[in-house]
Amino acid sequence: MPVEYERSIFLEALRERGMRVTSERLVLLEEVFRQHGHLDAEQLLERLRLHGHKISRATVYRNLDLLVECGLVRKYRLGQDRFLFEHVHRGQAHNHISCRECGQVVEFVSPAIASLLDEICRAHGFEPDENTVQVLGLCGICARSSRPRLATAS
Amino acid sequence: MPVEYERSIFLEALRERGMRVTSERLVLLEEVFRQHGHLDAEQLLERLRLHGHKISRATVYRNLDLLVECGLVRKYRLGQDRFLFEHVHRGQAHNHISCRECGQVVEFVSPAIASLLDEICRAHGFEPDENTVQVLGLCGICARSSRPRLATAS
DNA sequence: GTAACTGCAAAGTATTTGCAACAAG
DNA sequence: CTTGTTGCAAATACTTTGCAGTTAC
Repeated sequence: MPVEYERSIFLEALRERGMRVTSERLVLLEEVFRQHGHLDAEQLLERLRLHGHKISRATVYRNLDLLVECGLVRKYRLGQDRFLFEHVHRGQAHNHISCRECGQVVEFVSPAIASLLDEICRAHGFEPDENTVQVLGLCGICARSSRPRLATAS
Repeated sequence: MPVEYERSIFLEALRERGMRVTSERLVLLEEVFRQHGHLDAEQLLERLRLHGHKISRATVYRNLDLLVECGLVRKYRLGQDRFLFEHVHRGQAHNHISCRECGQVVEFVSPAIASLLDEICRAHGFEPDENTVQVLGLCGICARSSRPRLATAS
């Protein structure tokens, strides 16, 4: 099993809270860590079922939130409509650029930005998470097909 | 009327599209520009009604999107649950830090970050909007009342 | 055994849409 | 008068919740 480390964290977190270790929880953990990238609840559900697991939508939602609680998963609202979930990658802070129009997401890393933001956040009394910058823009495709907006003054 | 400039842009945009100038549209424009800050559709509706205007929720939603289309308003998903709208302030790019927990939003400006991002975005084929950086974190209050997350390795 | 967990279906929430009445041009 | 617009209420889409049956411990 490829997620030993996270699994042990998870088990410990469950124990701490007096929560139970169920097969649904373990299987969801596995699936979330199976690959890199952002997934929504529905996609996760689909994949779980493809891999032959019986699990309900409600359980997926409930336990995704639990994984977020345990610090193993991050929950984003990058698309306009649904939440995206992504497992935490240790020591690999990264940020997101997402397209305002089509929702496509790409990741980037920038220590320079990170430290500038850190400073700014603290100045405002905020505590930034490690990977927390979301840039909105237009991807190449959408940029080409969209009209110009309000003139930015003279 | 304090929004002459935006009003004229709006009227022109409506004309261009063969759309009609209705009192609901004008009144919504006024309200959005009445003050700085982020408002959701519901708040806007409430304020419009407080100011004595009869307007339906559907019309507010429809015309907020229209104002976005016209480049007069920006639509964000800063909170987890609903969209926030903010009128465009000419020449004043700014970014948002929002609290993951309570949704509180503060703004900041950073030319240094802006230019770094510009570079990064272009490298990824994206065209960043002027004000597009959203940082997620915890505000002072929520940070204090929340438990520590996943240890960031040794 | 008992309290937590699951699955189901029903409820919620924010937003969108169909349609008939209304109004701008 | 003609076509866009409004208001209403119903529909959506995603997510959450109540509850009875199931299962971990």
